[in-house]
Amino acid sequence: MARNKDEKKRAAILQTSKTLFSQKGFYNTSISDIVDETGLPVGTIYTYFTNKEEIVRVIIEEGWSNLELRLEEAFRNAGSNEEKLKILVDEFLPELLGDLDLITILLAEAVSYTKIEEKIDKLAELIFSTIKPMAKSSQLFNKFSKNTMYAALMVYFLGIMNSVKLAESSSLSVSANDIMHFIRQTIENNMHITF
Amino acid sequence: MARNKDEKKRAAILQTSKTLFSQKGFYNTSISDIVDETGLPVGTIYTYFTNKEEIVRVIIEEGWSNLELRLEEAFRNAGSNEEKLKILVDEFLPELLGDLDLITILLAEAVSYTKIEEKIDKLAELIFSTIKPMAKSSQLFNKFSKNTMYAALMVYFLGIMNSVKLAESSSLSVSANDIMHFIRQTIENNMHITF
Amino acid sequence: MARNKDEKKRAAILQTSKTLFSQKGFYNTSISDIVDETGLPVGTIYTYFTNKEEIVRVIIEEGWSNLELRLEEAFRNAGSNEEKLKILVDEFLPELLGDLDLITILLAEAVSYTKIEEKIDKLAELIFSTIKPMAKSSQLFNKFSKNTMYAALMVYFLGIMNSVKLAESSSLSVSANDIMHFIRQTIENNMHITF
Amino acid sequence: MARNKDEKKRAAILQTSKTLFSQKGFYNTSISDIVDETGLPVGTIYTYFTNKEEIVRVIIEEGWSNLELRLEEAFRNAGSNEEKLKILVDEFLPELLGDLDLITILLAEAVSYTKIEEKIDKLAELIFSTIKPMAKSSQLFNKFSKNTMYAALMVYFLGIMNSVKLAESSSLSVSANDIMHFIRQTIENNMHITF
DNA sequence: AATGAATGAGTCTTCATTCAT
DNA sequence: TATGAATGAAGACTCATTCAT
Repeated sequence: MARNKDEKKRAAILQTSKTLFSQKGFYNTSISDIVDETGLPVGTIYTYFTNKEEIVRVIIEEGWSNLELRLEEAFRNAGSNEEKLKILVDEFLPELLGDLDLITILLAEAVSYTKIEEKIDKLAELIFSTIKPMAKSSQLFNKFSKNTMYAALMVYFLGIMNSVKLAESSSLSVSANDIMHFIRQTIENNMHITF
Repeated sequence: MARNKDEKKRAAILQTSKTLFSQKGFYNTSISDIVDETGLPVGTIYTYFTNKEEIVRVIIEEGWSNLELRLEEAFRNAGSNEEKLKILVDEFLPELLGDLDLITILLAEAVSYTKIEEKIDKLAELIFSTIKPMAKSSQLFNKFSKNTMYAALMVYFLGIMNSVKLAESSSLSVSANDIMHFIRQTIENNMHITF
Repeated sequence: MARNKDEKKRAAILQTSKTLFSQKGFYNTSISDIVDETGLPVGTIYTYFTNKEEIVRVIIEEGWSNLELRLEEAFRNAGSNEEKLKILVDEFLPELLGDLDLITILLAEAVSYTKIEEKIDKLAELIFSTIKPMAKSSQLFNKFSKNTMYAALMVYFLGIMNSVKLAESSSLSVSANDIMHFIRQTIENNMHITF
Repeated sequence: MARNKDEKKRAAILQTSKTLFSQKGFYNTSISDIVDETGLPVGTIYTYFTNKEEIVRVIIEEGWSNLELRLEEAFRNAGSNEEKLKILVDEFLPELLGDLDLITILLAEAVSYTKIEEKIDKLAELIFSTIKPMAKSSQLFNKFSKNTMYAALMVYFLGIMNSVKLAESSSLSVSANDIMHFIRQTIENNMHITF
């Protein structure tokens, strides 16, 4: 009961902060803004989080591990690697790209407040182990060393996030759909998979 | 009569700020920091720049237009489109990637303080017009619509910048070399160009 | 739970600021001065007032409305218009003139920070409605149009305040007493009232 | 020749400053504003005036002594005291009230930067010596002591200036004409003079 | 002599965090 | 336990005046 109420407050702080951090940036969002938006007293913010940094950290960590969990769950249920790749593109990516606030915060603050390299390494490893067996049939990827593969994954992953964010926040002539389309075609062409 | 504005001071402010903004971020760099690092008095900072924002803006604008000028110059001297593409990869990219401070600031602040979409659109247009004629011989690119091409360019461009930055600032197992290698191979495979 | 805003602190800030603004002027009084004089920390000033301007504004508004309230209260208890006029001269004016700091701030800052014309209009209306019935017996006032009456009230009101202020702050050979004497005699002569 | 040019610059500085001080106030007008408005270099301002304060001081002193000179000149040419009084009301006052910028600066800054009491004392003396002989025929004034007379002059003088200024700068329902009308009627009634 | 860049003490204000109640 | 007033170091920026050129 009390627990339930607590969870709601914690969630409210996180949700509000996430929106604000994404919209105004971490430094332009004051604890006071969070207080105003949530309607909670300042003191309460500090009973749930030790400081402002911890709020971003938790937003990033929970947001990321949530994505990761879903991906792992989906992968577990997938039969073939082809299926995994499809899930990656058709479920994981759309879900990630649907959470623009998370992407914005990830790109802007993850380096400062979390060990982003560990997250990316882990994700890259997961994808790599999925793609590798399929790469033999790829004109492109079977030439790639592991390091090059990792580089490729990073470029695609960070490039997609950054592009989608920019596409949404500015008047660029490119949309998230165009980006997804490009990714699907790239995979189709290189991995002989049809979406 | 009376002193003239000192180009050296202006340059020192820009150079110092660029390093500091890149290392500590825009918000964590105070005018005081710039004062300490340059050795100039506060007032002098403000005779060269109207405020802190203008400093970032100039760093980005001048950094970018410098890059752009060199690219245009190189393109002008290039004979074929193949040559242009090589220049893009062998000169423009290394130069961009060599200026990690600029990349960091570009990724972190360009959206807030400059019209980044205009810059990217212009660059994309330039590259697009170079690649398009070559795309016919590409298995991949000749299937792409213009929008997909743009999306691809954005993903690669932002992805490269972000990856190199992350590679340098964290303990990632991927290096700038790996990234460049991936790019060259991707072009080789898709454009039938040999580096 | 948690402390409540302390009325004493608010009053101390107002009182100190009033004295300082009056003595040194609004622009020559720094928040630092107020801090030094009250002994309160800067931050505390800003928990009670949003900025320096608000402090003057409140000094003026509260000072004026205090005066107004007392006048209205006194008028309510007055039987005749003659009595009202006496109260105006014997209670309201001395009270106003006794608060030289308020007068000084009123004259210097009220135009910039408050709607002084509304205050004066309201006061003029109040006095006008008191004087009008008595004006018939006045050689002077019964010739006056309403606009001229208003002009007269303004000239006397502002003239009195300005004169008293100047009399006190400089080595003028005129005192507040002389000014009050002049006012009483003027009313006696024109309204056939004896003080 | 050179002298002529110098005079123009000096006058330009004074004229521009007068307008700015009146519009924005002394503290809200920066030397930089004066530089921008006159188009003169900062250094030049300081070859004509030793500092900002001297500019106000000169504006007030010259403005005032100009008024005084004209009044004395007019008085010298006047035959009777009645004529002098008419000149005071029909020439001096309109001229003073026509220079609202001067009035504004006079009211706001004269106490701080000049010996306003000397100016007023001198003017009062001049008017007093004119009015005194006429006062015998006045119901009102022949009862007044010298001090009361002085008080009256101050109240009227400061009251007129302050009222006109307020009338012009705010949405008060009183105009400069109403004020002049009141003054003329007051004199007519008390001094038996017809305008 | 004319100029305008140089100067830095001083301005107002903010804000994450604490802790008295 | 919940609260929100209290805090003060630190922030960005200003501006009258000087003085090197």
